[in-house]
Amino acid sequence: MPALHDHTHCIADALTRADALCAERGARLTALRRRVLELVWSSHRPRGAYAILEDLSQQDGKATAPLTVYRALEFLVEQGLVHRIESLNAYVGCAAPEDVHSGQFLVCEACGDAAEIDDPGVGAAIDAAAAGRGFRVQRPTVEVRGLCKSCQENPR
Amino acid sequence: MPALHDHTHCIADALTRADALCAERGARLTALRRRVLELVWSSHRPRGAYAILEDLSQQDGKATAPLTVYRALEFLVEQGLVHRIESLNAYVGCAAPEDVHSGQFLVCEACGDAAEIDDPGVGAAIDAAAAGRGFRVQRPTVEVRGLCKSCQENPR
DNA sequence: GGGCATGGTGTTACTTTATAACACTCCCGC
DNA sequence: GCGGGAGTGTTATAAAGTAACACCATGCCC
Repeated sequence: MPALHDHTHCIADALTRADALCAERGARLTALRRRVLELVWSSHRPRGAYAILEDLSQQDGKATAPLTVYRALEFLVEQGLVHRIESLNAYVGCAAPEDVHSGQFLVCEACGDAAEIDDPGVGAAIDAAAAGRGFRVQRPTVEVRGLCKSCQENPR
Repeated sequence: MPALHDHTHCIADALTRADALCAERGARLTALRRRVLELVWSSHRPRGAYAILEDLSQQDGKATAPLTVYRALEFLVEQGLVHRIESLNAYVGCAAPEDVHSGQFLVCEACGDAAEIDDPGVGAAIDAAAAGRGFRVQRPTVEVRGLCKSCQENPR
């Protein structure tokens, strides 16, 4: 998301939807998990577990161990509220947690934003390619590095 | 590659092609780099940098530092002789180093094999999805987790 | 052939990312 | 209110990757 949007709205919206989803599923979105989700959403850039850890320590003043963060992230990923970007060892909020989907990402090398897409064509092509080889798909990962529109238009 | 193939042939073939390619390009496939390539090829399973490091130390008797291996791997990846599997932090030999391509992989959760495919449909779908959003693709990553044909047929 | 620039390798130390093992606590249902 | 399971805290450790700098070897120029 190339700047210039009301990001507090993104965060609030993400939290509201997470609350609703977890309530509906009987999953426990505890204070800690909710806070970690909020910190993941603090931008549209994927954030590392240790960056979140630092935020927790500094902003909230509590000294936290890595495991605490990893456990919260694990829960959030399981619930589909957060995706892990494998090629960055980092986490980013999911834009459409209600839908079951495996994330596809366009990661900008310049600004670091990771735009989530859920392109049916890409999914279908992967399914077809796998089926043709007798491979049963469980979890596809698509992470495309490149330059986002706004960084192409405003190079630095 | 579900067992039952002459893997020494795979290795020999990979090395021969690497020699030819590097000679053609004026790239220096030194003894160390060649040896690391051989170790990457020791199976069709992605191997971690530290596994290769251990092989170097134990099989060859030389104590080597991680950096040595990483540097060799970096070279091999640049030359397209080896691909990095992001979701595993591991490396696997490229089946078709002559062609320029970004790897697409079917990674079996059961046996660990990573089958490289270069499916034009998948590539085209990604290009189309990116183009529709004004995103310029530099390096697509596709890593599909699931079950390979042979592991579906012979569950354990 | 001597000098020298470049690229490759060795060595030490260190950072970042992730997990193991185990204790404690809180909350829910009964 | 209490027993059990899920969640969290704590300490330690493993795995993956990088920085800085020295040394060596190869090839090229003169």
